[in-house]
Amino acid sequence: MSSDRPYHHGDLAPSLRQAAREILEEQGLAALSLRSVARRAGVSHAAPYRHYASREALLADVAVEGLAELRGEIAQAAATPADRAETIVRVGRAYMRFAVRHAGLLRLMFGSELPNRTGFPGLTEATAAIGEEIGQAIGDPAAGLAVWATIHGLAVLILENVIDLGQMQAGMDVVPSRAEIILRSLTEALTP
Amino acid sequence: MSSDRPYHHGDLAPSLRQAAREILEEQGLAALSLRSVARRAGVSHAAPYRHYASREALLADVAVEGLAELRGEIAQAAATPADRAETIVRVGRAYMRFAVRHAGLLRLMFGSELPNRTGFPGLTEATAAIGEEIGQAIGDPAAGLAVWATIHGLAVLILENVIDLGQMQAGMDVVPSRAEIILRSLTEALTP
DNA sequence: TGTACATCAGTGAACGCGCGTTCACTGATGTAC
DNA sequence: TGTACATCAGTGAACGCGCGTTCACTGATGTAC
Repeated sequence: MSSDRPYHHGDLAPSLRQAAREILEEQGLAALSLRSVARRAGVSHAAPYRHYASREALLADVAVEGLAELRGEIAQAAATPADRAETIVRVGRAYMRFAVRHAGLLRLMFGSELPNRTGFPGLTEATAAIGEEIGQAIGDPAAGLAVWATIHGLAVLILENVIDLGQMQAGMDVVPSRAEIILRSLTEALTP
Repeated sequence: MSSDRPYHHGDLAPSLRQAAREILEEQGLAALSLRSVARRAGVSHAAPYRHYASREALLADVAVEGLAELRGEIAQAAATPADRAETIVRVGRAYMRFAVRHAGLLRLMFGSELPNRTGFPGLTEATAAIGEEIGQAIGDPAAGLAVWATIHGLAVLILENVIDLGQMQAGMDVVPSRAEIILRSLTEALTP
């Protein structure tokens, strides 16, 4: 990070992932090239190849970290005791917050930038863990997928401006509460 | 199309959209550049600028056509009289079919390739029309968004290989029937 | 029916750019003796 | 403690590529008279 950085970085891989995260937040997924990541990390554009076999491998690793974070936030949202409907809303709210706060990262995690998902076992695992976490949170693995689909669909439709919840420009904190109304209409129906 | 094509194409704009569709189907969204579209349509790469102000405008128009098609298939799926639960399943099935058959196009329609959606009024309209069509199909505009979110979320999660319905490789016709199970679990809950 | 001419819809060269990846190299590190 | 040397983690030049957009141009079309 400092300008008098020694020849050897010491721990470049995490720095590359951090740089990738910053680019995602500031400039979006389209700007996330291997060269831009290297520039941001302050190394030559060939340096990442000492740590990742390809651009795709680096991006997959960033996605895995993001998925782990999302999973943690879902788990945290579901940790407080609550009835099933309330839990679904809390999980959904956490998901929306993550999506709005880390838009570029979410696109990387779930979009088509990584078409070869199965080529990265860690990515497949981290993704499956999200589904399991949601299923466990609502105490119903069977309904977990339906809930995930609803939450995820809502998140991406909002994220891509496909649907307008009316006050997105009023601040990102508003979005989850708006989305909550929709989730409530679902959970009320899902609860006997 | 023929090699002895005259200097003037005659009706280039629709040909460009058709070429874009072919590229989307055969090579995917990442290959959809303005130059590749022009090549495919058999004109120089500068020719499209006589019909579209930019690459983005061309892509937006292709997306609008896709959205209109999807809307038509939703309307058709909801045309046959059925109770509410069955209608939701039919609409969902139509959506999944469209997603699997036109994967690249769906990514263009709903993904981040067109970040400036509001800059294209036709795109905004065609997108809103999908939501209205679903709301009307199930006879409940309020629940329409929840249903759309579920269907759309399921479609994209399947499309990006995030979730594996188990037999995707067995043929695309299998996917809708598998997804149907999830939709049924939702609709059963949504129906009193 | 013929002709001048404005307009339209193409062409092809060029600009400047950033990309992923490879390569021979070099500076730094750490281990064996 | 000192030194030879293998190994590691960087560098910077280069390759070949495709991209979006602009520009002066040219061939074709159609309209006014």
